[in-house]
Amino acid sequence: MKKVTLKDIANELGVTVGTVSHVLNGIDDISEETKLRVLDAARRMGYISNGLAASLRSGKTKTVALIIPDISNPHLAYQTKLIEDKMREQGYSVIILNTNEDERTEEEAIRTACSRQVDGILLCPCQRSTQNVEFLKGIGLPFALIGRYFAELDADYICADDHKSGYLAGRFLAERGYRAPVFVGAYEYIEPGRNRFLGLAAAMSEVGVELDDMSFFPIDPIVNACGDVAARLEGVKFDSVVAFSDVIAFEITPQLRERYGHDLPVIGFDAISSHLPLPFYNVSVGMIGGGWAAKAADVIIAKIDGSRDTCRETIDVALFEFNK
Amino acid sequence: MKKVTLKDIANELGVTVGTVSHVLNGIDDISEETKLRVLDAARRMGYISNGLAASLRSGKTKTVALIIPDISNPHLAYQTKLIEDKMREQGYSVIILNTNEDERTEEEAIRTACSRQVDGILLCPCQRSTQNVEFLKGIGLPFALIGRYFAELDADYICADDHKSGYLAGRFLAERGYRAPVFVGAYEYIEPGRNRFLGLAAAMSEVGVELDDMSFFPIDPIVNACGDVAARLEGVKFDSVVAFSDVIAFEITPQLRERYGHDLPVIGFDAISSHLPLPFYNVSVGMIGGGWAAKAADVIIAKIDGSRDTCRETIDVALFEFNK
DNA sequence: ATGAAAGCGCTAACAA
DNA sequence: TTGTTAGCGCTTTCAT
Repeated sequence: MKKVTLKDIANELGVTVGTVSHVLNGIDDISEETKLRVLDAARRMGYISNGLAASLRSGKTKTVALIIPDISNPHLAYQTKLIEDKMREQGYSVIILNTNEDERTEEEAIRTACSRQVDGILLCPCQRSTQNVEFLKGIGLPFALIGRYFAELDADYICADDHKSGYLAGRFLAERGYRAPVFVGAYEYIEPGRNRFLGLAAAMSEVGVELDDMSFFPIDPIVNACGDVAARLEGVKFDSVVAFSDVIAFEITPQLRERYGHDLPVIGFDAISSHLPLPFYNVSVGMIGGGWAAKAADVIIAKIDGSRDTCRETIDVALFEFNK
Repeated sequence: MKKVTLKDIANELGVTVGTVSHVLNGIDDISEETKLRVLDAARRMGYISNGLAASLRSGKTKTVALIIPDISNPHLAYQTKLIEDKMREQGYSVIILNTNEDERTEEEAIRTACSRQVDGILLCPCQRSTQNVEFLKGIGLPFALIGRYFAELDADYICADDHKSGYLAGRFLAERGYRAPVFVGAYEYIEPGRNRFLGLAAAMSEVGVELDDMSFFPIDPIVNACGDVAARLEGVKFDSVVAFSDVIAFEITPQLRERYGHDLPVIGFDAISSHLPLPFYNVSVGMIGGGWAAKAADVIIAKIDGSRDTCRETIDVALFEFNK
């Protein structure tokens, strides 16, 4: 099927492309009669606008890039769903790019996004260094960090209250008499991991227990890549486990149970069960009200059209006991 | 930061844009010296190509649209992950569009994809009618259906072997003495639901049980939208449940257990636990080897570059008992 | 209310 | 090996 262009419609009707363009874009300076003829011809001929040409000329693509570690993580998949729905309603498309927690891949993703002239970028950074975010800042494109932020960097973000998250997990355990939690997950350079651990430590401190680095077990945060954590924990003294995420908590629970019994408490984060009902008891600390997705979508659009220039926002969290 | 164009580089070096273009695109007809100078200048000046302009001129965007019901479904999120990884490796970007199982939204998504001049479309159709797929066929853009196909329509697809899936679930139950499974899920017009039910019926038939429509309970397949299925099942005679998907199985299991006891077998599909380890016993029939993602990526690329023109492929399935 | 024309940044065909 | 030129299909400015 041959592609129909503005010119084809213009020729068909004996008007100019400018006229057709105005009608199709709702610029109201064309007579009612011509307008109707154009609209009719466009429908009849099956016209679909060439967004590429429009974008090249206008300088806006109505597209944003969503750069995240791994869309197969249910937490990110859910946030992505909410973002895409909201962006689409506003006429935006979203390009999704996985980084697999790899800095090099992340840089490639940023370059790809820029090359495709996206109007803005939403980035959940892998955080091995600040380099990529600094590169992004230098470009001058609207962007915001989501889910993870750099304390040492001047950049917009929308994140969970991670310190409080860890604190809530810690208090939950402390109230039930546990005194030796071990934190399993992510690397120390990943902010949510660090802050959740610090929050956990703060809660334990309130009951007279001081946690040190021995209670922090770094592991790869990628889905389904934990390995035999239970074995690595052999020899360590602990009476409860706090995992970096629900995904990790779910994955290591069977190992832990086999080695340390069924009653060992395991707490996760993200509250996956709140949007993806799962039929087993689990406790998790997650954001209330759908998380950072809605805010992130609003903010990036606002930054694109210039109605907002800065955003440092933290989403509140709560502890959930599912299927109690 | 001002945007650097080919022309800027050309002016800087006293060559023409054509020369610069050739160097940057690796067309090897430029002297080593000029090449080096161009490459150096590009790096120095922070050049990032304008893909829009390149695409407008060349007619290729190196972009595909992935149109699916709901990215927050872990099964689709995982398939999406595999597809995006593979496409990215080949230089393609993927635009993700949720349809929410809505035909109108799906049509919009197809139009959006076309307007953005994607090179190809991967579509998991909502199937309320064949209309959108026929529209897509008419456009002449390379596309393939994923996960769901239309028996009555001539269109490429890569899908699970759904009939066998249902059959395996049925045989699993039959072998354990169950004789009255009820199938919960999706609407009759959604192909995998229909075929899984037919497979289930085939298996039951082998042990002398004939299933009729009374054993098919249609419900909304969207994540977290089941409602009180257990209550709706009240009065129906059944000894086991086969759900349209793991997501549905997981969601309704607590309701069912509360009403019908902990021992009621519930079987799902997609084998989510195989890529997202979950710490509870569940049985599910899913595709082996990562599912249709890899094939879908290969096929759409092959169709785009003309090295393949048709594909009717079914991915084999197996039954999994997780955390037995 | 409509036309005419420039040009967004690039690729590709052809000249030199 | 490099330069020249003509668009890709649209938006936008300026005339009419």
